[in-house]
Amino acid sequence: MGRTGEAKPTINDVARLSGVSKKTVSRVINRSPLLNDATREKVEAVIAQLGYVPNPQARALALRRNFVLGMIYDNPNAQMVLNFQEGVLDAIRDSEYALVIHPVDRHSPTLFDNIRRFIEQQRLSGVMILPPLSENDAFAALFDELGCNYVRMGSAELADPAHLVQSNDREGVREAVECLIAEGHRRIGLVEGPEGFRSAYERHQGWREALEAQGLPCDASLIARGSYTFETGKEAGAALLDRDDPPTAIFASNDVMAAGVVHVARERGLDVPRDLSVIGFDDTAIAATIWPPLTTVRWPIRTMARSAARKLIHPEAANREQSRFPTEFVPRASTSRPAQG
Amino acid sequence: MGRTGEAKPTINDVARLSGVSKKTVSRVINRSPLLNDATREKVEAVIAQLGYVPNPQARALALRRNFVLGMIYDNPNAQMVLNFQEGVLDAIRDSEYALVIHPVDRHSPTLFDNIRRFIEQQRLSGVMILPPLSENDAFAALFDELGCNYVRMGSAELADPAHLVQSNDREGVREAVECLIAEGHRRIGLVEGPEGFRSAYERHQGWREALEAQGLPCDASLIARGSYTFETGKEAGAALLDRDDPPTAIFASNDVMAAGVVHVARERGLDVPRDLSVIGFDDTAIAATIWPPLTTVRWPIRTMARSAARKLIHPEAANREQSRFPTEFVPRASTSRPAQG
DNA sequence: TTGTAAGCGTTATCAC
DNA sequence: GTGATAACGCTTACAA
Repeated sequence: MGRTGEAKPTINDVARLSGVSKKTVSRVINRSPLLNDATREKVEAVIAQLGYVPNPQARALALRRNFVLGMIYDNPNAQMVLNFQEGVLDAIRDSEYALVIHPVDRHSPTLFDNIRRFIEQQRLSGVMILPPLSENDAFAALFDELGCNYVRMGSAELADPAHLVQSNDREGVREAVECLIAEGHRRIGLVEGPEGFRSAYERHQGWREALEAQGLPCDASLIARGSYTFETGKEAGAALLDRDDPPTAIFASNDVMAAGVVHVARERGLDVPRDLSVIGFDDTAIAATIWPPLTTVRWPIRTMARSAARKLIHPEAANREQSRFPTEFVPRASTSRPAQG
Repeated sequence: MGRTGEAKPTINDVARLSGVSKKTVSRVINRSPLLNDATREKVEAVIAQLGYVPNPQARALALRRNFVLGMIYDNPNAQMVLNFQEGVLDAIRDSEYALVIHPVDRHSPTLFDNIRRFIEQQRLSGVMILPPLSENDAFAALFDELGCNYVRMGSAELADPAHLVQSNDREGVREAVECLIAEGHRRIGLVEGPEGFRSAYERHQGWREALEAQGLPCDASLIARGSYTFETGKEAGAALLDRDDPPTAIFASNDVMAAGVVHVARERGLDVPRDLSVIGFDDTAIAATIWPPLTTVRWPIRTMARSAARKLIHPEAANREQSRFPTEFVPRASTSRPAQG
């Protein structure tokens, strides 16, 4: 059964050997309810004996529908992308769906054509798009135009629930910064993410809301911008620490930049958390890996991915599938009361 | 062209509008050489006007061949998996191929059936399998049985060149450990990878060969085992540092475990590299991210992935495609001469 | 409950 | 060079 070179058995082989029509075999495959139990068992026996597996290309052709989900992303954060992939795989495990991935360069001048070609060629059932690409409404319009179902992943409301999985980054950050304030910090810096990222904006707002609620300063001298990379985290951290009145705590908009801040603090002879408290965002592997272990806000990527995939697989129930996912504060060892408390 | 709800144009539409048969259109699509230039141009004009894209499912059905590459892995290292994915995408960009991914749990009792189902269902052109799964000959046998082309990725010779991309981990590690010896280290520890991983074995051997060539000790008291994770790196590092005569340098079989060693050294009040030199393997993002920046050995994953994909896309030229890929020593700041020279 | 005929969109065969 | 015709493996009418 199934040795090299042997042609794979088809529905016709099954039909012939079990003495029924191919339509009946088709009914067995598709679990049609109106089927004699005896017939079903007979056909199933032959299927097992032959090791028959329906050809998904033929199915796709007949059904005018391809059981393939696509994933489009351009993200510097490997762990986040992989977590998302695994969430999708959780959802399609033991189903006939497959996941095809499509990393792109968001700065490429041919990005739109590239994505259009991808969708048109593969005739996907649906596509999931990750931030920051997901924040661009033009892509949603493109998917609509191509008649391709989609789910956007975002850090805030981006679309109606059927086409969205969303985390509450703003609240998560607000809560984290409130913890710093509760510990006694008064000058709390922000290393914000790159311009044009909704996640960067939301996390900035979370920081701002926490400070403003307590009447604490949140002026420009407490803000430095990075681009979600380690190097820019270092640069932004350095800019904040070199100010005349440096912050006693810094919230960085992702873990990698927080690691950069920790790094540059150490270069300046500062001890984290004694001389500087640091909080990140994501709770990717790096958070537990660096020294000291990083206090952060967990982003429930895998869960979001699972729901995104399920929205595409069951479009009729997409609205009932969860769309909003709370973040979670993860206290570790990179924060403490300020030294001159 | 292509608005929602509109049926996609088919080869029949193109044939009708250009006044030729569908076979002629098919010839245009497939760049058949025996075609009148005038006819070709006429058909191409209609194709462009209609925005016609051939249906890959129908193609796959007619050709009995699916233009899809698969990737099977179970690896704790996110960056390595993602690098591999991007290498594959480099190779299939602007082609009709797509990449479907299939993460698995190598400890699952149903692993074999799972992979078999994946291959049989998707009817892949070929599949790439990553370590440690790639080191299991039984999978190669399974792919042969299923008539599915494959390429194994490994840290040593695993198969003939047509089915293999391979790095020279042993030499890379030997070179790195030789650098430690040249700096004056005499007791050099090894945090080795998990049992059953070929990469772990090869890196172990590289360490051993470097030491033995200089007549230095490489007994069991200098070896601790981890499982390529941060936590086990910490445990193994602690085991080595708690010995009566601890090593002045440690080679860890991957970057994540090296980060664990650095972590635990710091917990014991040791300065890296002053009191302990550390070298990792991989050169993933974490190497440049931790403090101090980690000296390591770069593993050319992306390049290997590119070649792996090309071997599957052009099986007839698979032997001419590169199969062996050298690692590269990447000196950073986690090594120095030993304190008590 | 089961079977027949037609069709999904493409390519291969073999005439012309 | 080009075009009928029959596959490819499956599903959806519609009948029986």
